[in-house]
Amino acid sequence: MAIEELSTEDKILLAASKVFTEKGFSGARTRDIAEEAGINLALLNYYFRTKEKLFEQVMKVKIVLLFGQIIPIVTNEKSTLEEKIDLASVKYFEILSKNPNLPIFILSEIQKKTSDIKPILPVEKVLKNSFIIKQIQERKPELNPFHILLNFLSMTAFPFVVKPILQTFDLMNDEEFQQFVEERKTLVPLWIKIMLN
Amino acid sequence: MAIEELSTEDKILLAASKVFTEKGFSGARTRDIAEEAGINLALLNYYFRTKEKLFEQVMKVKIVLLFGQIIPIVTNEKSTLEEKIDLASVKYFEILSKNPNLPIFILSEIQKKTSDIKPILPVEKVLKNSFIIKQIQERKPELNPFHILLNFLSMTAFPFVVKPILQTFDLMNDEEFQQFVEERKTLVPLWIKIMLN
DNA sequence: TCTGAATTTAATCATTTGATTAATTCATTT
DNA sequence: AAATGAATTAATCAAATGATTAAATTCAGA
Repeated sequence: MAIEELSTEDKILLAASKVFTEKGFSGARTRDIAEEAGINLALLNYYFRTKEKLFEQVMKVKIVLLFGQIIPIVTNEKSTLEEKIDLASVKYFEILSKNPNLPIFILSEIQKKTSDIKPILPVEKVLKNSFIIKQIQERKPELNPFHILLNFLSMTAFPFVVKPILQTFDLMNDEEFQQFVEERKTLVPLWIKIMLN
Repeated sequence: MAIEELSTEDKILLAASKVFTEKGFSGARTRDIAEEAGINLALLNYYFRTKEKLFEQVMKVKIVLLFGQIIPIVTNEKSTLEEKIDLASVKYFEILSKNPNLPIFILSEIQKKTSDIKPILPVEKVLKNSFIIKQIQERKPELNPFHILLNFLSMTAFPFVVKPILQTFDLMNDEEFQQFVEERKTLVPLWIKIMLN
């Protein structure tokens, strides 16, 4: 495996990814990003024109990261509902463990309407056309299926959203948090399934 | 009921509350706040010295708003676990309905470490000394009680956190969202209770 | 009414920050 | 090696922004 030097463009994207995720759009300064990338500030504008355009590219990558692997699971017309729940849980916890502040970043920037996420957020695919919605409806016709979906998403993502609080108050160290998340990886599917009974 | 003109200080606090909640600390400009309050920019500094100090006061108010009424419920040593769940659910949904972007604001600012929330966040009271933790442990000794608490908080708060997404994509209008939340007001306690069996 | 303190305003400062410009270096082609 | 265009840099600009100053005004109490 050769040590590949990143292209300047990728160095900027990587640095922007880090700084934007940590500080949000308005808290991030282009100078921070340039410094983090180890390049001249003007280069950032040379490659991406504006802070806004750079941010949009980062946001696109983040959204693909968060939903890209989930969509094939929830739209699969072959697998059972139970299989979907188990698979999505494992996959989602895996993604979030590697990118703990992905949810708070995306949700917070959406609320602030920093950029128009409508064209890049695949909400239709997850919430409208997803086969999993049909399967939930079939299993539990009296319930709005979105309750179940929201419960799944919330119980999975929320631990990562409150992680900074837990750390600030020394309620869990990194190892304990990892263990806690590991437990939820099997617990959340169980809870979702009993909600479906 | 006399129409009380707000004091200048309160006008600033109210405006700051609005602008900070909408845009976050770094997205908010003191000029925005002054304009929103209908006062001169210098007055803001006259009363609160700095943007940081103003922000801290706002954050304090928000945290009291979010947890003030919950703490007496979860620390009550007289009520049963079921009563706590029902009461906390009603109260929490009520607070969040009136202040839908309270959770995302607080969580996002904590992640960004904008200010030191340690002295003002009553985490100990909710998570450590709360009687409800003891009651959950008693009921379900094999489970880390924090799982249950987190499930409750997440299933209650998350709908409000994703509300901007639902609105952006016209998945729910305000009325439908209100109805959806109304349903959860009774559903969440039910779900929590079956998790305790 | 008078007086001094509190409040409010307009104007301005100093710094930060996103962006640009012009010069220089580098790599590739001929 | 000369030419050409892409990549990179240092320097600087202009606007935005938090903060301050000093003067003007209002207000409460004597």
